[in-house]
Amino acid sequence: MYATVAMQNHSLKQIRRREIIRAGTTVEQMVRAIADMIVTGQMLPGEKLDEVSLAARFDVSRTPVREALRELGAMGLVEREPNRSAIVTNVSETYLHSMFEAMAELEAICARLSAERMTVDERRTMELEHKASMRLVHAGAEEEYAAHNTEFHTRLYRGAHNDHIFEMVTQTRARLAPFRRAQFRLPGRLAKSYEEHGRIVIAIMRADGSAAAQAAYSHVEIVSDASAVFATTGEPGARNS
Amino acid sequence: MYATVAMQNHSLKQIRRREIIRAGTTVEQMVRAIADMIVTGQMLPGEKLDEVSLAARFDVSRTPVREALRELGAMGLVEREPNRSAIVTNVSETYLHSMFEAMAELEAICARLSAERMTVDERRTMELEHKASMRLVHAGAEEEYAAHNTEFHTRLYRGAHNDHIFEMVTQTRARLAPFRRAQFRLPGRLAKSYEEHGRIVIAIMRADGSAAAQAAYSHVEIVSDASAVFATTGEPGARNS
DNA sequence: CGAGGTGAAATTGCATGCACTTTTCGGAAC
DNA sequence: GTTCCGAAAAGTGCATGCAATTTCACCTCG
Repeated sequence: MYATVAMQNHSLKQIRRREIIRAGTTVEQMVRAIADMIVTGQMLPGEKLDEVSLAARFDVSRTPVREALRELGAMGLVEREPNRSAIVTNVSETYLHSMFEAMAELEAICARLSAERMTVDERRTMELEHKASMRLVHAGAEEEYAAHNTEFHTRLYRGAHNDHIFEMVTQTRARLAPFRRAQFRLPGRLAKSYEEHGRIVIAIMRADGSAAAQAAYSHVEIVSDASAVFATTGEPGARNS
Repeated sequence: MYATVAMQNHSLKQIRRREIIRAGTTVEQMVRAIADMIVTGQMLPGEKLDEVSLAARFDVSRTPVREALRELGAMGLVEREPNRSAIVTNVSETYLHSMFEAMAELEAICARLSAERMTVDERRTMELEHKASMRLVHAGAEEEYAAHNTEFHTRLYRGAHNDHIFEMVTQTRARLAPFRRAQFRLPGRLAKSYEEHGRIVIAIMRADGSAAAQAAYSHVEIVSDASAVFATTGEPGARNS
């Protein structure tokens, strides 16, 4: 009877998938994997994400792939239109600008709240980590400094002690990531970043909210300028024009 | 042959669905419908959204329902855990507080940017609409004033001329909606709201960014206080504790 | 040689079905 | 009466398959 055959086949596939994709809940895992590819630049804005290829790649059926793509769409990392392949989000220059501006405002808020609310421990850790990063600047270790930079900003966001703001700023940062890739390749950017971080740290240590906010705002503004040049790849203005 | 029967059945269902659910792309439509039910309070925080019932209700299969729920999850309107029914998001009191604080900060930003950037038309419209709403206050028209209130705030968000901030503030507002339901039922709240709006409008007309920001911030703060009492229904602290 | 049109291949949208997990409920033990 | 247990019921997770749309190559016509 055909039902039996279908069942056996089904079970085999099930087992095979379980062996290969380990640990975690399939769709969640795919979301993270794809998001990571986008954020780290392994996939560029405008690139197609067709369901069949992804399904093959992760050795699952199209159903979970579709759910993952929908979630990524809601996160703003991919664009979806009916009966079209999903593509890595490619924002217009004006929308990109609005994201950078939003980022600056959000970082300013985080810096101000951090200056007001960070615990003694948080302040101390931030200062220590910052000072430790000077070594990376002198060594010109771009990769390592980029990692330190991410951590520094995450500390800043956490220090605000506001979970919703943390979510917003994290999500915005993720959406911005594809457009500020080679940030620290620009000559002298490392030292400048370090110096700007320093201003934020000092203001936070002094619990000077408005100084911290101002320092954070201009820090992002400068990154924005440095990154603007990396936009306008692929067809421009495709979304959120 | 069984294949034929299956095909006919399939086609019938297809046609029936098309007749009943009109206009739009199924999943998108469900997302909007369900989001609306949550935001308008037809579904309360903690309420279960099981896939089978929803599928029956919309006369579709579970597949699009699942996609809709995933999207709503990403939007923060529903909570999903593996092998559990989705439920309308029920945030902890501290997370609710963080959303209100974030809302205040975002509105403050929008007010400041609006004061700086609104076109002459936008300013004029805002002022006119505001003055027109006085009638609703005197009449005690809660429903109508609530609608006016929504529009007033939307104008404020648009006036900032920043699409990404607009998205963030809109989304936050939607997530907050279930928790500030009966806002204008509180005695005297209508008149107070009108007065606070007035302060914002005046600051914007004067292009006084910091005054507008301050007025907007305290406006939200007061709403927050008025709404706090409506939280803590259902089991508290279920999420984002 | 380019513009437009046509059919096949590729791809998405959704329905259906099986496996597995959670929930519920009846009954036995205490 | 309450607690604990087990089986049935309900519900979710994912695979598979058909219909419909889009894409693309190829051909015809100007």
